[in-house]
Amino acid sequence: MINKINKEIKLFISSIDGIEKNSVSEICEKFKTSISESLKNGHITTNVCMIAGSILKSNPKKLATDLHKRISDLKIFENVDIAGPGFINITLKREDFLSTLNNIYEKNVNYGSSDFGEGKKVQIEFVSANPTGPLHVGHGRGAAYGDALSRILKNTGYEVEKEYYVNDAGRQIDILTASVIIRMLKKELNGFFPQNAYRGEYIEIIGEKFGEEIRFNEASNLINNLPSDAEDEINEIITSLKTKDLMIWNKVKNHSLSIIVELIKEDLSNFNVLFDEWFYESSLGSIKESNSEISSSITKLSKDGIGYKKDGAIWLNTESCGDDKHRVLVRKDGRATYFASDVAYHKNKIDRGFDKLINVWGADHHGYIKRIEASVEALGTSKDKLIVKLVQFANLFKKGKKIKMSTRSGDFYSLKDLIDDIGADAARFYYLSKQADQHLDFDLDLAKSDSKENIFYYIQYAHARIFSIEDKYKKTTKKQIASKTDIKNNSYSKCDELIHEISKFPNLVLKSSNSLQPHLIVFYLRDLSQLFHSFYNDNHVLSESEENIELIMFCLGGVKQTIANGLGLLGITPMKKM
RNA sequence: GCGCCUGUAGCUCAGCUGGAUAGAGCAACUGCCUUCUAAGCAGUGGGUCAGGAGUUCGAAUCUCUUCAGGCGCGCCA
Repeated sequence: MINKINKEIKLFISSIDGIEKNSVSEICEKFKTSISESLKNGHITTNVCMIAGSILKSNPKKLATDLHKRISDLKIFENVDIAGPGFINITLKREDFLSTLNNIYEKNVNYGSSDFGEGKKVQIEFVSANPTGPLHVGHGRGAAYGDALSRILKNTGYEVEKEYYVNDAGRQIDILTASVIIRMLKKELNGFFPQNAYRGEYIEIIGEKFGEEIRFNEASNLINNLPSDAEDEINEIITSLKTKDLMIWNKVKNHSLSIIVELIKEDLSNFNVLFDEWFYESSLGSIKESNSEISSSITKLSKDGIGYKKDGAIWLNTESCGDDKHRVLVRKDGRATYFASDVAYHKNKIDRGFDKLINVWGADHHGYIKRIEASVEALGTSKDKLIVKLVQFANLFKKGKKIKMSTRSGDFYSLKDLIDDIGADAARFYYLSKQADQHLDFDLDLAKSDSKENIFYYIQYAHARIFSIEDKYKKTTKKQIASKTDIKNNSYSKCDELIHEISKFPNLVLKSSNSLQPHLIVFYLRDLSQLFHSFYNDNHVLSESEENIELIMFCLGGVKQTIANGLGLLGITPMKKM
């Protein structure tokens, strides 16, 4: 219907006296015809006259009068109005308005989906937490966001691949390995533990597998004359452990890594997040092998003159994207930086042929965006292909007190704790209830409370209530809910607002997809639920006339479907009973 | 110092590709359960959209600027 109206509007614009071609296309690009915010403004509304008025420097109201006549003359609408500064508000014929419901029933679980993305390939890389311990609640937010985003993008016609980048090659893994070994040597070392090592309970569990294998002659030498600086201390321990027995080192390292990756996979799976790909940093190879991916990406950049040698190190000129200084790829001692791996990793992603790459990063990495964009450009791809979405930290509050977390100290509230505490669905919901790039205060007591302030249950309650009415309806009338009913001329209007609201859903999903903002769906569902609860209180459905009940059940079925589909996009299962 | 983000009701936040009277919830006060789930509904009060300037028929939304808060600025990862 909106397409039909837009066609007429475009004809109208082109027919304006003396209009230039440029203006026509400018107006057509800018104006919006959409489902009205509220029924007060009809079913469909357009701002085209105001846009045209501003571009043509003419009076919007005058344009509105002409357009109004033209649309009225089509005689396919119940009513056409001019309102405010020049809006055209259109009221559909009853039959057309109610046909929205049929549309929902036909599309069912697919109501809200579209093929807008035209099958373009999108890769979303998210979580990618260092494999040095279980996920904490900060990672949970990225997980919920990335996963919801991928569901929304899939739903709007993109082909989506979810990937986790495992940093298994860096210093963090060395610290992890050292932590495990030192923990196993607890007795020999009289309980000594380096300041910067990981302390969590899981460290001990990982090490237990080795038992007697981890024994060194004169182990106590390890801790003699250690530097007092925490960083230097752990470095020295790593070096001497590797020197003492590289085989044990590698064995412990590989084992620890695989245990922790499994741990992370389990946490994510309990959170309903499944990745398509697990990409290991180590697969990019070493800088020492000339044909490894990491080496060849540096070679490519050097050939292009963007990478260059200076002071014994290899640098990348990243100023093309407004980075404030050049960045080192290879240190003067020959070791690659983390940035070099990342450049090689992004080259690998680009070579895999995605149309769009989305990186979901913690907000503390925002200083890193420009240099990675610059590297993508340097590799010969437009930086517009890469979108970095930042996810801010989430602060957790319990009984009004902030919960602290730190992987290193081992004393933290993990994602698993959160899921055990309030459930995966409620946790996902609250993570998604605010724009990802803004600070989130997550109140655990609220998430468990049974008040209206707890929006998660408020929405679920609406779904459950409809489920329960349907149940009762089927039992008392022995009828099934009509799969399609003849409601063309039913004049019962108390569900109109509900029908109007659910008709907004497909466009909302699209908006959420285009702006990469799952939280829009959360707020939409809250509004829809509020309309439903209000209707529910004012109207006793099952004591209506038979004809009206049929329409109401049909409409509520649509509401239920819309809530279920919306929750589905967030990765949340709707409740049938509460 | 430079860069990014934020500032909307007492509190927590929506609204930001400019559009109709700036919206919710909580808190305060009033009502509604012999009827489909009261984890609900209806109502009242509460606003310099941080301040200032600009662009526009129209600004919470765009631009500039001031103030306040958060974060990031390694040959760390």
